[in-house]
Amino acid sequence: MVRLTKKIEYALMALKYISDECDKIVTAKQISENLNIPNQLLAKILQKLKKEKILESVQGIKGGYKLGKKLNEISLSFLIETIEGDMGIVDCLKTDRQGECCQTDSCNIKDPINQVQTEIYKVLKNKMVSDFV
Amino acid sequence: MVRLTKKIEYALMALKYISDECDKIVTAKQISENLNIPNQLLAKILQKLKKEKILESVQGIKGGYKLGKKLNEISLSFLIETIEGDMGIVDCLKTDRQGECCQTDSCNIKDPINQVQTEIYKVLKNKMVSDFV
DNA sequence: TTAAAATACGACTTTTTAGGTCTTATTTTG
DNA sequence: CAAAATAAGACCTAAAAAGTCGTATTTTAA
Ligand code: SF4
Ligand code: SF4
Repeated sequence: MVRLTKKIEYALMALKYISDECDKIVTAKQISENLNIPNQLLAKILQKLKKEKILESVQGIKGGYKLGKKLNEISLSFLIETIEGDMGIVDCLKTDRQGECCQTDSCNIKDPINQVQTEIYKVLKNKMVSDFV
Repeated sequence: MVRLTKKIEYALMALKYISDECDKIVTAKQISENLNIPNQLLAKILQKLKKEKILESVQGIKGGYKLGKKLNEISLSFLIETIEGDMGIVDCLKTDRQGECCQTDSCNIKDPINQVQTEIYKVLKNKMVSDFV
């Protein structure tokens, strides 16, 4: 299943929304209502984006989020890693589950699989969030 | 989650195995034991490959499988579609679930998402099973 | 002609992940 | 101090991936 998760889509939609409000500070609620995204879920996504400085946040009643980086500096691969953790199209290429594959010994396709991953990542690395705006 | 499923990996491993046995007929059991793949699961994967003529099968006690196509004629994208059905990196791009996305109306990233899909597919379409051997 | 060993098929169960919710704390403004 | 926002983590639910079971059918050879 080569798919983008909803979280990634929500992040992209939100970043585009925030970008459109150029420098005004926007709340999670405002975004979730306008884009029809579950509020709490979006909130947690935005928090992750903040941790990686993709967004800056202001707490308190007048608070909200604004961009912390330029959209053309955020690659899709970085966004995915920010939200989902280290990538890896198969078990043996995920840092957090090396050795979990029962086929490691009998596996006869490790190297070419690695190549596929490299090529897919190249696409994701060259695709910037600014391409979504 | 940009990942290959186990089924896809099993299919690739099996195809490589069969290819190595050049024209000898091999049984599902033989493959599953040599590659350490769950037998019944592999059996069903091989059946799907047969339906798309990637493999040819012989029933009965002396039966088994052999290649039905040359490995350099089978793209990774075709293999994925054979096993998992029509691809689509997001709901609105999957033929079997158009209209299931609650954000279709508010969505502001449809076109660029489509582009990402095109680029990923290009990779999968140009990658042939022969590249795994 | 029948037992054995293979493919063929569909229903089912289990495990894992994605998607979403709830609760509580903290921060900041008016 | 109340209201409205972010922050954080536990929790629940639904869907998908991974694997199993049961049974039918096909073919060979004793
Ligand atoms: S089957 Fe091979 S390629 Fe796939 S995860 Fe296991 S070792 Fe890696
Ligand atoms: S959010 Fe937009 S891109 Fe994603 S599935 Fe819905 S309509 Fe398609």
